[in-house]
Amino acid sequence: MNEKKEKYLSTGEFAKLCNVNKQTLIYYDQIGLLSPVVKNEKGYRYYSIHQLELYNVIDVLKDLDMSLKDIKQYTQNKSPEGFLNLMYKKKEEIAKKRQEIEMKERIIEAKIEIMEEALGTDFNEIRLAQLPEATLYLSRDIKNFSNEEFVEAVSDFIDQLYTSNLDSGYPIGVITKREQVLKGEFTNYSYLYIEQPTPKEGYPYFQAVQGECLIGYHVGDDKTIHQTYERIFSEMNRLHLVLGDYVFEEYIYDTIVRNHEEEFVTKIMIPVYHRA
Amino acid sequence: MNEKKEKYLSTGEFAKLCNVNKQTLIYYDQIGLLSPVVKNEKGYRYYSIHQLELYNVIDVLKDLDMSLKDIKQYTQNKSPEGFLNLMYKKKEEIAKKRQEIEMKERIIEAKIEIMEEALGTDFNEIRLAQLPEATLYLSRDIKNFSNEEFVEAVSDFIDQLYTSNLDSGYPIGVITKREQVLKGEFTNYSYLYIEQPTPKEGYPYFQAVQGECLIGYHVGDDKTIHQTYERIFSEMNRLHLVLGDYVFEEYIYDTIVRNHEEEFVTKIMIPVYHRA
DNA sequence: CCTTGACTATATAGTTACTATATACATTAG
DNA sequence: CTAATGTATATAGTAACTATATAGTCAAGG
Repeated sequence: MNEKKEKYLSTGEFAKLCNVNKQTLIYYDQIGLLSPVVKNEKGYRYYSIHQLELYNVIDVLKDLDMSLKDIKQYTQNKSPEGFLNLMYKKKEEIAKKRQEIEMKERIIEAKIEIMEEALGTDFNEIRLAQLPEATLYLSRDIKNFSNEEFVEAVSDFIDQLYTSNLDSGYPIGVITKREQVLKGEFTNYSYLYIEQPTPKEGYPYFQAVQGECLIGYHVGDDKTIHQTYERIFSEMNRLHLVLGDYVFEEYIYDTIVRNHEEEFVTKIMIPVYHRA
Repeated sequence: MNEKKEKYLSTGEFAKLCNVNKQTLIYYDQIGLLSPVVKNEKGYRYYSIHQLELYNVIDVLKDLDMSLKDIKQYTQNKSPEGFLNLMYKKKEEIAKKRQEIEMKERIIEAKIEIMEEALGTDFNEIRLAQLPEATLYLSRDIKNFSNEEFVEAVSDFIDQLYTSNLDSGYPIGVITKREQVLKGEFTNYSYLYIEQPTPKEGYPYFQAVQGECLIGYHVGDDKTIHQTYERIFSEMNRLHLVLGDYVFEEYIYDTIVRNHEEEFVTKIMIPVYHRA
């Protein structure tokens, strides 16, 4: 046991240990990224078990979008100091990457929530419900914006969500003020919003009042949404209810599940009060 | 405001909103994955702002290693039910992905810890230290293993770490029993181990006793490690100390920071007691 | 009205990091 | 000793961009 002659691993054995294709190791040898410690007279490659550590580091760096060329750059100038500096840099990058993944996980969960609700909903029905309290992150005031200005405002809002990590995966909704709604200007929105289940410090939020709310669904293009509003209004009358200060709209079915605007579904939420 | 003529986004505008190269959108149009809603007589592409949602979903799916071909498959058969099923599947995949990223983050942090310690260490010095309590995950008994068996045992151990998510980023160490050490069989190890800062339920662990410990560093090949052991033993004698039940070894500098075995550094930790 | 600069388009070639295939030689297990 | 498995090289193919070259389009300023 004392006089160990090193036992090396063949390309296949080492590949299994690395959880990687054998060809990939040959490729790494060719480009000089990770070469076996020994190559016998027949050209057979033999790796030392210690080389797994290097492979693992290469694998992590690769995941952090470092090109094999750049990784090779490091491996050819190995040093504890250089490695430590590299790790300092990569520690920040991977934390950012983790946050991005977490965000995408939240997006998937939000989509599931919305789709499950939608699939259990009859879009013809208008129902009275208790609106749960929600925290909304708002855009700047967009009332009376032209179509061009509107599109720009949406772009800005999305940029903000992206750069400030505020995208919760929930749909971007619009708020229309009572005044515009009464005038029949259903698409003259006042704000864009996105729900924030876990609000972040340092951002201006809008606390949507909880209370009774009439919910209806519009199937089709925004241009015909007045028809659905009229249906909701007549229901509101029938129930002796009056319109609150704001109206909320959210896309439920959009480009993700439908191809044509005529099949899109908008959820309309109208806070209401009982007529005195 | 009521009579909105839709305002569309040019390829460049939409690309900015998506945070993506313009050419990529053209490519997606070519392969029929995501085409603009309008293409004018001059061939100019115009996207609807709603199409961003679809782009975002494509982006998430792409991150989950779904090929553009498979994504296209879905987008051509859009439906709320199909989307929900896809999301259920992808929710699990992304959770796994997040765990992998978290693991890699831990690995980076562990490497930083080890390198920082190593860079502040004089490898010639032999020092007496208090060994902190640590939980170790052990391999099966590997005493008297031939070199071939040893390599296989290491491979098995690493496989276990991988499949059971036990890799903490800390180096894999070896434990040699007092009996073998006294016989001078310094490389006749009894166990492999890896430190687990946050042990998982359901795995057999070894609780390393905390206590006094003599720490020395061997620079060079394993084959010459007896020289370093002798230096440590003479220091042990000088301090009137006796050898504990086990000896621990860990690689500090390996293939990650050095090219040749003669430059590798092994940390040797020997629990000791005061001579009666 | 014309020009200039910023945009758009297509077509094609190049890039990265594999991945597959074909062919031939080597090793090992029964 | 043979069959199965493993190794090698060389070469071509692939996915998903990415860059380049060339040409047409549009909007603003002098």
